[in-house]
Amino acid sequence: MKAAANGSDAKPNLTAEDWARAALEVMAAGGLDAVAVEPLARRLGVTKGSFYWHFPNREALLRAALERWERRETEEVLARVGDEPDPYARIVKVFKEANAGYRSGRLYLAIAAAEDNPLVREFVQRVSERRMHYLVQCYEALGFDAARAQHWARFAYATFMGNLQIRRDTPDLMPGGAPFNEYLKLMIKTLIPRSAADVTPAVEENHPHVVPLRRATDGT
Amino acid sequence: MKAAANGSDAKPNLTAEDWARAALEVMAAGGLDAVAVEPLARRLGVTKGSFYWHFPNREALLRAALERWERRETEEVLARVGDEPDPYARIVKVFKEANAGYRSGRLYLAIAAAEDNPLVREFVQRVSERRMHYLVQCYEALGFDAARAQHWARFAYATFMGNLQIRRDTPDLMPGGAPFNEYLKLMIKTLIPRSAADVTPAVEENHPHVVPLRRATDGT
DNA sequence: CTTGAGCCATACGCCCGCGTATGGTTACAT
DNA sequence: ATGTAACCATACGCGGGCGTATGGCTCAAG
Repeated sequence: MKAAANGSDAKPNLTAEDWARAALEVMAAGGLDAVAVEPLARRLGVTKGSFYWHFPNREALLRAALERWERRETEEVLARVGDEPDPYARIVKVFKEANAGYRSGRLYLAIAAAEDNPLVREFVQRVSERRMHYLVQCYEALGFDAARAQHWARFAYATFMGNLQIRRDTPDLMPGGAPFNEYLKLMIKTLIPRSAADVTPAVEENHPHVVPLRRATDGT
Repeated sequence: MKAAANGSDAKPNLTAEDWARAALEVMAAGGLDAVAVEPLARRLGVTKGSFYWHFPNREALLRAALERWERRETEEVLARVGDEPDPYARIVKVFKEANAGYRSGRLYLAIAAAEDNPLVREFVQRVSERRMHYLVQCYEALGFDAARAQHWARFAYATFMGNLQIRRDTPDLMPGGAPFNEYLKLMIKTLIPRSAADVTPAVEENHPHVVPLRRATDGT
């Protein structure tokens, strides 16, 4: 009665990478606090004795897991849309990919929820700033000056993050299939102006926005 | 050595409301797991003996705190923009208010992060769906049909939620002062078309979006 | 003055996760 | 065969949060 005692097939020999991967899995499901040594050991079909051979303590595991996360996060994004020459198509691509893959988004939300942990905060900031910086470059490539590119990039990134949140918290509010494609098309059309000239002059005017012009409060 | 033993001035008599309020405070700071009986008691300058007089167990406290949250959340929003007749100005108002008050947003993120708890999930869904429904009504009042109002409302709500997340995770990416007002103006102008006629026909055309039209990949 | 209810402190047992100490098993080298 | 290193199990103490039992204090009603 030694091997294959647990539900998972219980590899004969574990590596630090296995622990880090498992840590990310439970983190996506139950948050940072779910990364506990003993439950993880049970999940992997071993005991703590194994863990404390590969890692000095729990924080080391967190660090390894976050490093793995950061690495996969950045290299995946760049690998998926890095070779796209057209900036417009680049944003479209990253937006679609981001809204399609739900697992990585869930993981981000779970990790970012533990912003009180300084270690987590450090990693989350790096990942977020890298993503934003990429988007800013895309918008600058579309012809926007630095300030407006910042605004549009932040706008698009916020929308993406909010969609993640909606999907997680109220999945019935996020449609699937054809309606979702309409929704995606609307966001793309709105968030990615074809050229900077389409929106740049209008922002400068500073006209009052609160002119009531339709007042159709009671539908129909 | 009886009263005023703690940092906070330690009211002579506590009420269940006091516990619920304190629970929400620590929840905003440290998440759901931070709502622990004994630390809360220390924070309030009493011991567990007090708590288990007002509540049967920890879950009852969570329920009370979430009910308080839901109540304040809905009545505050409605009180701030309920009397605005113009739907356009209504969305602008709720958007500005939402982006201004950071505390309530932080609290939402903290609560929603514990979506595994079924009790929390129930409350979060109600609050979120109520907000979305309000926005949908606003967009319908602008002249949108049901489907498009859904899309625009979800779009705006997602953007708002994402801004919250950005503020919490990477505050240096969220500007303050004049740049923030520009950013806000951009979002408002983009997310709230003056009338449905401004955008409705264009969405229907189904033209290919990926026409490269500027290809200014190398800035300058 | 006594009584009882409201409110809280103290003390206990329980569970569970962290970290350590130590011993056991496998595989490979010499 | 024997030593050695990799890998893991077992057992322990500790901390800390949950829930309970019980007793003490206060204040108003009678």
